[in-house]
Amino acid sequence: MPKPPRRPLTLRDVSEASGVSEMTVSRVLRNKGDVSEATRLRVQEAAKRLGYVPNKIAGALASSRVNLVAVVIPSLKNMVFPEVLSGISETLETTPLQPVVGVTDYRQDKEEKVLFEMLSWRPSGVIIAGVEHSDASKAMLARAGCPVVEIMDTDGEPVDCCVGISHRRAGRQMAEAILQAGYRRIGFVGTKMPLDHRARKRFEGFTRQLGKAGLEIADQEFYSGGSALAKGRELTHQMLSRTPDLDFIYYSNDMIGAGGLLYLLDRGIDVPGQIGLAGFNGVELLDGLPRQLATMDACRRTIGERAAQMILDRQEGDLEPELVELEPTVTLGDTLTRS
Amino acid sequence: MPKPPRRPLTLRDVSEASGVSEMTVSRVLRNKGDVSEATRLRVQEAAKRLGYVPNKIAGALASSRVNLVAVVIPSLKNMVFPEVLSGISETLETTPLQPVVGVTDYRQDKEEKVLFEMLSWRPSGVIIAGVEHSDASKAMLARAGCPVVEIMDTDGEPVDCCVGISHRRAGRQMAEAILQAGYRRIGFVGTKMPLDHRARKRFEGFTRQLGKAGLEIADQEFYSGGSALAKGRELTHQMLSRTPDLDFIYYSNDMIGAGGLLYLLDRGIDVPGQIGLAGFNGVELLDGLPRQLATMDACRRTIGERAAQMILDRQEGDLEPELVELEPTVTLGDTLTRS
DNA sequence: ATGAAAGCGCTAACAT
DNA sequence: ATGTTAGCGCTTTCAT
Repeated sequence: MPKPPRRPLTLRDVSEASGVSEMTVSRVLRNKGDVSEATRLRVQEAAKRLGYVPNKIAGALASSRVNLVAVVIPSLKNMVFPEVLSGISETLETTPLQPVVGVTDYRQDKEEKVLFEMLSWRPSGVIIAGVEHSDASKAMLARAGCPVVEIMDTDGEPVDCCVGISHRRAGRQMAEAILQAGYRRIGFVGTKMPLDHRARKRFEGFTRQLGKAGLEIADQEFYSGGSALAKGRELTHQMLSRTPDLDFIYYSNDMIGAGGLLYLLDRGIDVPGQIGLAGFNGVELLDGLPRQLATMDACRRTIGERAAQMILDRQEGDLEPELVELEPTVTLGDTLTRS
Repeated sequence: MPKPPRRPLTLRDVSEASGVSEMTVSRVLRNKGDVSEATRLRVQEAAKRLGYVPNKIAGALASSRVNLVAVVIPSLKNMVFPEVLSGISETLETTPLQPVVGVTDYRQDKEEKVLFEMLSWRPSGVIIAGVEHSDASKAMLARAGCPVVEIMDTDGEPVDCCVGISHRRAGRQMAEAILQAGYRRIGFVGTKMPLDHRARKRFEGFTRQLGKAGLEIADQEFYSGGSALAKGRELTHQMLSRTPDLDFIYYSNDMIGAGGLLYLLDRGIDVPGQIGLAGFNGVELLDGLPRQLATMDACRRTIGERAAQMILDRQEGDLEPELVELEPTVTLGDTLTRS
């Protein structure tokens, strides 16, 4: 076995090894332009034998085409985002485009940094979670020179394209469903607001809708950090100790909702008879709980797919900005029906 | 507001706007070399005003330095990998290096493609899950021309560096703990093998250790796809219908284990008195279940941190390959003690 | 402290 | 069908 050279191989090496000009080698390796079957084979053989890996840096610079799509999301630990990512990856799978992920930890300063970093690779498109960004970020997006799709949330003013759901409306809808089922003493358990605009909007929509029915949130509690399941237990316990006559708790996500559910069942409390519950997200992960938690699907997969498609559609022509508001489906499950 | 030009800005634009040579502008923007305070300010002002974003493609080509670390993992949906990623990101946070993630879906053909794709960006390092790879992938890794760290698993022959745990030993250890607690009729519920080498190795270590005690797996079941929680319920039900005298079930991960636990509790079965349970991974997510599931921490975060550090250490000198086997900690929890 | 020239490895555009 | 030439936007190196 020949000792591999320390220097990475270049087109030139393949060219010399195959006795074919660099240009033709390049054509073969990209399946571009007419190349005779004979030379094609010789080149492919040489490239394979040497273990040549093309240098995309050089290719991208020369062609000013970078087949990367920057995907900027707040977190990977949240379940929600990996699912969006799946939708994106799958849609891009059969295309030359490739997603590259950057994580912001729900922090605008980090979003700025990540965005700057990614834009400096001159991607073919940007998919970014949320419609709230710092002025600097908005300016960068506006000048990105490539299609931009803001995802997850439609309550705001996108720079270019947008696909998501209205979280305000989602909050309202859930409030309606709860009221219609006859619950009246309603508590809310959520994540600390400043971090998560979408959770905040759901809360706002929720309280506003209750307000229209002349009701107020009977109790509320906000958490941050820790295992969501454990937090759900803990906060549910706290809330019921403080406000024992609650007949419903709305959680800002399914995981804490599940924690609450497990707590109530442990205590032998009748769900949904004595207390009803609902979460948000419709995470498949939780199928298999003792009761199916009422929730609302955030259309994560679809959002990913649509966003990727918007980027693809805009690779050639200069299409108009596209704004898509998806319809989240409500699942009443076993925790929001007093039948 | 001036209409932004379609063409992305170049150093030259900043140079002209500031009346400073391209070279000096470059120096300012990279904090490299001596520049007088006066020019530095003028340049920074101009760059900011224009909204200049440097072109890393060109920079990387010119300097043949690409500050990317390729991270190749099987999946993002598995919890486990996002945690490894956190460890990596955090360690690289304060350095010029940046992780870029590629996902293989546990498929070797896809791993090859992803690896080729990533290597064609000439990254400063590669972190890749597992030690089992196709010959082609191994060849690519060997010739990558940058440090390579194989992670998660130490049972095999790494190309360069390696940090992880021995899943065979993990399986053995869990078997020992179970035997020591006095369980004898032991069932196994796992993921379908060919996909996941680490799960397979745990299973092998587990059965081998039982064998040493003269025992065989009393029943076993493998699943693929679907909600792990629901599968855990379902398979536990099936297994106990078929083999009612089981006194222990070992699950290949915590999520199906949790499903099993919820099922048994629903049925009013005494855990761990009548049946003991254990999973694998030590996912924090599950703190808050009615019982704490016995499990083993796979050191995910540490693995990420160490791997990133190995890459960092190898940026300058040519260090020796480093092989690190971590010690997973066993948590007996509430489901593996017949006190 | 600043500038000028050369070239990173590839591809677009034009020969032939 | 194949080869030649001139850059892509930056950094390296060497001058000044």
